Amino acid sequence: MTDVFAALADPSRRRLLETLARREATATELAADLPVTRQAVAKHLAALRDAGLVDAHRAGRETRYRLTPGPLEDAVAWIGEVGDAWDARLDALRRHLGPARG
Amino acid sequence: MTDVFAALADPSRRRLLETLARREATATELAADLPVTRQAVAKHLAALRDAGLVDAHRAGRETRYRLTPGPLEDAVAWIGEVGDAWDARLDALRRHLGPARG
DNA sequence: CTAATGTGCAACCTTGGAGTTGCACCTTAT
DNA sequence: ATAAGGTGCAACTCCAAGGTTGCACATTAG
Repeated sequence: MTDVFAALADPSRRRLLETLARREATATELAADLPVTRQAVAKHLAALRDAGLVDAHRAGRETRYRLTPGPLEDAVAWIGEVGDAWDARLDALRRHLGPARG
Repeated sequence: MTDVFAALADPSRRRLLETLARREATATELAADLPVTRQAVAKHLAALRDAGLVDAHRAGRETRYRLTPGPLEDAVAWIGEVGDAWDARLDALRRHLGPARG
């Protein structure tokens, strides 16, 4: 959970995810679209991999990265729980004020 | 967007949000539930405030913090876009394989 | 074999995050 | 007026994140 949100907290990593959602790519290809070196992209991909958001498989001399969006559902679920608790509290406040005003 | 995900990336801050979703509280009250000092909590609350996730209003000698979950919707929306792009790619792959196998 | 392309790993630098302590200020109770 | 509770601000430490360069290893093209 922490790893997932931490992964999403970086603009470069979000761009990588946006790209990988549309097509597989290698670290070198991805670096061409970003103002950083290929090694920096490799580090980002490692972070995404640790968060379970990306999967790497080697094909010949290149390593292709693919999105694995499963953990994103967990993130949305956590946010949803906070939102539900908030909504429940609002409902309780409305009930406390009385049904006539709710 | 970066600020929102960065705010969610810290376990202490997620706990603060979970608590604030259920009830308003002061920095001192919130610090009682966490293994850190009141000043550390104040810093976290400042981060949450910068991300637009929390609102502070002073009442007498204490400052009460309240959840403002608006930015959470933006976060969910971003995740949703990535998920949609991913789903679209999967659909395109299925179509490419042919309707008979899809 | 040799050159070129794609990777991976390690060292290094710099900056910011998370936490602490210390202190000064404001507000309320006695 | 004075003490106590609640804040806010600043300085300091520690460590990890993001980025870089340099180099060694694997794989394909000539």
